[in-house]
Amino acid sequence: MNNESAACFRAAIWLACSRRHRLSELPGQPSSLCHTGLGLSECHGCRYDSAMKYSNCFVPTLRDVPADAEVISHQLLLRAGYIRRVTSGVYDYLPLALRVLRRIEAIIREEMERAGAQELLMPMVQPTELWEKSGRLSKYGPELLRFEDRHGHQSCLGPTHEEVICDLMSRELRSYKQLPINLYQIQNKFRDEIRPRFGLMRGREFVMKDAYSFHADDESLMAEYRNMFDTYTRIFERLGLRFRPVEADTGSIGGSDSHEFHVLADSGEDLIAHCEGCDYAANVEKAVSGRDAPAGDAAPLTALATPAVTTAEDVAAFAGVDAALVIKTLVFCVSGGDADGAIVAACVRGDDQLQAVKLIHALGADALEMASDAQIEEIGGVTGFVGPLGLDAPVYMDAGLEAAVGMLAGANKRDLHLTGVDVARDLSRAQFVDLRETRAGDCCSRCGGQIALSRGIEVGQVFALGRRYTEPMEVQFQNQQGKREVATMGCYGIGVSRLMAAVVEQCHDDGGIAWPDILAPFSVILVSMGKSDEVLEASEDIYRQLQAAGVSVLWDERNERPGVKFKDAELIGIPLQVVIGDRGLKQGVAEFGRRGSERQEIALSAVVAASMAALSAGSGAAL
RNA sequence: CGGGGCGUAGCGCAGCCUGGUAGCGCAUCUGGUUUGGGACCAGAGGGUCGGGUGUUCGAAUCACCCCGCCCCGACCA
Repeated sequence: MNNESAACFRAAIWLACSRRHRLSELPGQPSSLCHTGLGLSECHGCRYDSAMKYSNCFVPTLRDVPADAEVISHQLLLRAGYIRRVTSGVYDYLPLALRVLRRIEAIIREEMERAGAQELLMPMVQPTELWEKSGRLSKYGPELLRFEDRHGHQSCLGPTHEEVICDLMSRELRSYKQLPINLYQIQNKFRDEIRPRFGLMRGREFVMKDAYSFHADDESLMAEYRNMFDTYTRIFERLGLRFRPVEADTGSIGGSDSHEFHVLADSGEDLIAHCEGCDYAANVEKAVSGRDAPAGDAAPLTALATPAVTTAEDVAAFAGVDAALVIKTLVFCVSGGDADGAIVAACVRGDDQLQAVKLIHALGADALEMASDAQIEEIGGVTGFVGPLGLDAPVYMDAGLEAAVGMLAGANKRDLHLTGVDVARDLSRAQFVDLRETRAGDCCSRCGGQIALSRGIEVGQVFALGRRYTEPMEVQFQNQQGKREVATMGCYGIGVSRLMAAVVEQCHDDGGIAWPDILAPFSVILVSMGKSDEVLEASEDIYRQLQAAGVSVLWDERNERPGVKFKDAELIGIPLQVVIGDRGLKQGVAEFGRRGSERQEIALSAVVAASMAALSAGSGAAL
């Protein structure tokens, strides 16, 4: 061992030994040591062995790709023996997966504690009354898995915990002096998804970190919102992910402000619009952007016979005009909110898509359904020839149409359209709101730059809820003037098990999973080549040294052929490989290298130091 | 829930159309040979053919019903 590596080795031993003390001395302080991935699990009281022999390890790897696994993370997590399906959207987390999950959780805990939040644990079973009280029972609907206990008491499995935490706070909160407070938990959630898919990406049961903050005023709430935003940014940075925070719709949770954190991946289910000129980024459900549309020529209203020509594209082609000069009219039946049951029409340009979430917001509704032919007739329309003029229903038009002239629209008569539609002249009673879905190439509403679209996996979301829950749940406190006041609230979620899948989506190659050092279930895989006593003895020696140094190691001592061992090592994704074989042993060397690159021969005595150096360099943490 | 597809051994599949004793590869077990990138030989175990009903002398195969799974749409961490 040269001087440098010897010093490195001593330092590492010291760190390994002192780790626990340092953490207990500084509760809530993030430990840079844990960035190294060295025995991280111990930091948080997990009792996992940091060293395991492969033959004792339950890692059922598969050579074939299971036929029903669509996305790469689902395939690899199954093949590499991390997860197994129990039933639709419900999985076993096998030992390797649990180790990874615990590492993700450890980072989240550190950053949450550093941000001043406190961990608690709420029940998975919740009384349905709480959901009646918050007014969310009907809104959440069938996602909420409900059941009855033996006494006939209505219960449900918690899909989220706003109700429970508000119930708790409403009992315990008395004074403004107790505020602000941020409480979080890491716990299994259950949402009876209509369509679970993609393995861990959209399960019905999943692990989530959810945090809830309570405040005396909105200023304090927004400060915490910012704090959580920054905390999430740090968490996803530490996890080594390419991600992007984006402005988001608040969905069924409600509230004012919201950002989602998306891991960028082609397999993502969400579309994100982001500006190439500034830092504007938003989910397309919410993104606002402009476009250059061809200008129509002002003209009087004229009927145009369009026999059996119905879609906007076909009508445009038939009339020989740009699709942007056609007004596309869609008719919906509204459910939820004040307009519940109403039939409404929504218009966008023929070459734009309607973004339904935007319309839902404009209506204050819960959901929309395409109107039936009969419903269209009820409001004086004809399916295929619906237009905004003369329709007996509220008409919502995309704001981009407000000044449009010379447009082509359905005439509400069979086989007939109208040309020369002047929106300002003919549709004065329409409501103008942003309804169109942002497209790539649009111009940014902030800086005028170009908008691009990317796919993302939503792994976190922060909400400034305001009093949406605290009001109905009666979370009140006495303010400085001695008056009762309703607290204001934020909530902040991270999909922990989804994150594991998202990491795999981003970190893999043909050989399998390529975990970032800090998340790998083991840092080093020690491969014994051949079964001579010398190889096994030398391997065991290295195994013990790594163990003593606090480097988590998986020792593949199986009597398998080399190909099998390397394939498994790459598949399960252990970042560092140490190979001990008869060949090198004669020279006193082992092979050492990072998964996916060439291994180098190094002295047996240098293996531990090299491992530790590689791990600290790989994580970017100071040692 | 609507539309499409699929259920045959742990995994991947063939057989079904045209009914006649259930097959292949991988995995597993035993013995042997082998050992630097998913070995070889010999042998073995393992399947209510998703379930039910019907048609038939006879059903994995044909018909009907049910269940489950996967993909496309509305939900979301």
